[in-house]
Amino acid sequence: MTIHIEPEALTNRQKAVLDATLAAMVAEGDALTMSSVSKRAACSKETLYKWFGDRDGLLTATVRWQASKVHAPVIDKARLDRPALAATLEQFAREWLTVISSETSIALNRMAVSHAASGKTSLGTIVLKNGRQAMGRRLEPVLEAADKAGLLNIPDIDSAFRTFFGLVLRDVQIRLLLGDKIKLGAAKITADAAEATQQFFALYGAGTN
Amino acid sequence: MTIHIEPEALTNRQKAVLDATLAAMVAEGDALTMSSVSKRAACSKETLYKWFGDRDGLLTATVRWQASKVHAPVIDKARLDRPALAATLEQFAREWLTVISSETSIALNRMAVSHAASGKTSLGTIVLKNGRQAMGRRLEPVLEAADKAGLLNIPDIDSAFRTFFGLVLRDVQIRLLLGDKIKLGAAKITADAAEATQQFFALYGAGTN
DNA sequence: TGAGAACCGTAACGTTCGTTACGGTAAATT
DNA sequence: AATTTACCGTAACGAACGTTACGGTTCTCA
Repeated sequence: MTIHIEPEALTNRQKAVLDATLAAMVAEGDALTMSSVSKRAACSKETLYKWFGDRDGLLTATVRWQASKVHAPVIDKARLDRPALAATLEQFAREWLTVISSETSIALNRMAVSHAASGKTSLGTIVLKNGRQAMGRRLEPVLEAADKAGLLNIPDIDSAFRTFFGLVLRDVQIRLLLGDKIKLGAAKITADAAEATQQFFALYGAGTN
Repeated sequence: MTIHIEPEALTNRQKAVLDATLAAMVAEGDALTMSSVSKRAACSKETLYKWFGDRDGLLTATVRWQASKVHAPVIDKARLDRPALAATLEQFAREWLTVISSETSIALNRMAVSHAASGKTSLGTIVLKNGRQAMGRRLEPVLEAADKAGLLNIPDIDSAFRTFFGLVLRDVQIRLLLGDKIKLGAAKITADAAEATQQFFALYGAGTN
């Protein structure tokens, strides 16, 4: 029986246990065991089962917990001119690349992919909802506003977002998931984010197509 | 002890066993067992171990076997004008989307990602080499020729290829790996490939930037 | 035709790991 | 202060599965 606990209802001790589980995911991948988690979290296995039901419940709670920690940066809608829009998109791209290339994100996505391979899609759905979809929900209003303001020319908001997705991430995520060693320093991320933004403007900037 | 057999040196019976393993991967994901494979292939477990060494050897041989089955379409370098280039890129994009959205590719990539999560990167390296990198080796000469012919304006071949990668695949692969149910019919693939090609020309077409 | 190799189906072995149970300790509650 | 509750550390149980072993059958080849 899997127990669902809303991330807001977690006690501090429970959050600490989930953080330890997260660390175990990063360190051991999907080979993590209930024993290794309990040792790392300095708690008993009995407690893990009482709190989270079973192994799947623990993994699900951990993914949800991590998702709840990622805050959506506030979008500045006040002034909407071309430089402000470019800065917003660039910041988006930077944050996104930073998150995607973090060890935590890699471990989490790998876990979710493995999970999906076994027929269960709950972890994959959660990761998708808090990754790709959350980004869409945040970015699409910006694109829509920019379209209405005449800064961009976007026939299909969703399609434009997916293109932005592709321009920013390119082959980075799949290569990282497959174990390719990529060195993504701050400088490289900044440069890639800038290039993706520039390319996006070239495709959707008002008056360019 | 893992045994390496070059795909060309496989007997027909061995190929049949690997095809059965492939089917097991698609059907059962990474939860496939040696027993389920032997049952599906109608062979004994003893044979599996004699031929492939251990579980990892079987999985590796299967991935290599699948990789050897994907033939690289011949690129028509004879006439190189704008319509021919566009057709080539579009065909590339179509084939790529078709492969990536196939159940076999999804199962294989999931397997490789899971494998990479356990610290081993052999499967991930093979998949990367025969997926993303093989595409690059095929496409980059085309881009270079087009650049030299004045059809495209490409400062960095590798970067341009990665952009094409992003424009074509966008969020498709990660969504499929995470279990999102996407319906990618032939019509949708054709349309997406055409749009990606058009966008690529908009970014790198000679005289557009 | 007969001996040996290759292979199938099944049983058996040992390990790992999810899950449960138990004794002991500290904290909370009455 | 006494009793209950929560939790830790560890041990134990049972199932799944990788791996090995074995008897029987088919195929190869001399």
